[in-house]
Amino acid sequence: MQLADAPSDRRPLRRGSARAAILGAAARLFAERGFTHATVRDIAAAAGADPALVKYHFGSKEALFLEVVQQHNEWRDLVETPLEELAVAVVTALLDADAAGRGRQVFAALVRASDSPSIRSRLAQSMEEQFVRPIAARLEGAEAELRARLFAAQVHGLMTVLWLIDDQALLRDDRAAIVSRYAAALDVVLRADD
Amino acid sequence: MQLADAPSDRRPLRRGSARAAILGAAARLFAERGFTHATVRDIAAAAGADPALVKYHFGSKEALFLEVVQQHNEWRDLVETPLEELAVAVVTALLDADAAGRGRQVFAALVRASDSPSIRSRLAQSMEEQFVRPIAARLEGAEAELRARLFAAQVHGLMTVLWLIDDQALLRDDRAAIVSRYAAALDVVLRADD
DNA sequence: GTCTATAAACGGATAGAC
DNA sequence: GTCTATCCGTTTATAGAC
Repeated sequence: MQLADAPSDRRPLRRGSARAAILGAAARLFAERGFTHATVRDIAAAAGADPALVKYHFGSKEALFLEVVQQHNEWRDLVETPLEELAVAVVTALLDADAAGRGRQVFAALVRASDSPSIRSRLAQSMEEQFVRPIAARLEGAEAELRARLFAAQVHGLMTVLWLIDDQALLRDDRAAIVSRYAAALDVVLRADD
Repeated sequence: MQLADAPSDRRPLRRGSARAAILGAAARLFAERGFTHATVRDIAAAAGADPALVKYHFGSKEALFLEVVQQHNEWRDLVETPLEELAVAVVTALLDADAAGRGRQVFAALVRASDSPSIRSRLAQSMEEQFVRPIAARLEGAEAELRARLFAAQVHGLMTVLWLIDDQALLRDDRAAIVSRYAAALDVVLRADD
């Protein structure tokens, strides 16, 4: 039933290289299949290592997943865009990443695994670090942090529709229209209303 | 480790009542623990029935879950609110439901189980039926459907932050401020720009 | 048609040998 | 640092009783 990396050709790996191999295989399989359906056995097999090594190096499947997620913070630069262009830049990036898509799949896996308290906590932390804090720090006017949180909520909404639900109907629409309309909505919470 | 409904006191249930009992227990346990961690054994035990009956009556755990989800369409009335008040009504309802919370937990379970194509498909359908179609039908101006989709995306964003991530920081903020600011953003996509 | 009992297959975690 | 052997819990399928 599983074609990838036949378990027969398992070269034993140089000593000490198992950790990196497992981490790489985990990044690929978690992205492709999600947390639940990427089994420890499959990850180990794809890495040419033994399942028990996952526990040895990372402690648990969940800890391994958190390690993978931590290496996918791809929004840190983008939110440094000047506030006037931020909304358009973010929506454009969301639509572009939709085609490329590695961090996209990791995001989907992260949300879907947020049953676990530790994973949900990392999801919250990820939103906080990548959007809320950097944006709130630059906002002027009243309730800067609240507005940054609502901005992050709107971004998460578009991510959910594009990457989790995989809304084909929306993807068929005019990209420019999506960008201009959604960016306009984002700008409403960014703008101070003095 | 599990306290609920000790398996010892399993009165055999009247004939024909197992289906309803299982459905009720499933609604509760799926809401409380999510799709993955609500096991068929626990659901059956809570219903006073046998695990095999789940397969007999519903075909699979997944089909049972879809059945439960289908009975939670609680937004159909709300979206009939006049367009001028719609945004405020929806955000208010989101914040209120946060306290109450049964459909809230079902939503979280639905999103987290959207790995499965059939469950993801129901999530998309749910969004389509409860938001996109009824709203698009009433919108005036250009790109009515696209605007309805972007409205739904923003609503999903707030749902995600409130119900999935369980953002305590946002809940500590002033409710009125959240309502007015997020509703303003929602109104931007509802309004036609002629 | 409705339900019970049981077995098969798989996934994660762990102990301990090498 | 790596691997073997094994445990326990979950889902799914099946044979057959009522």
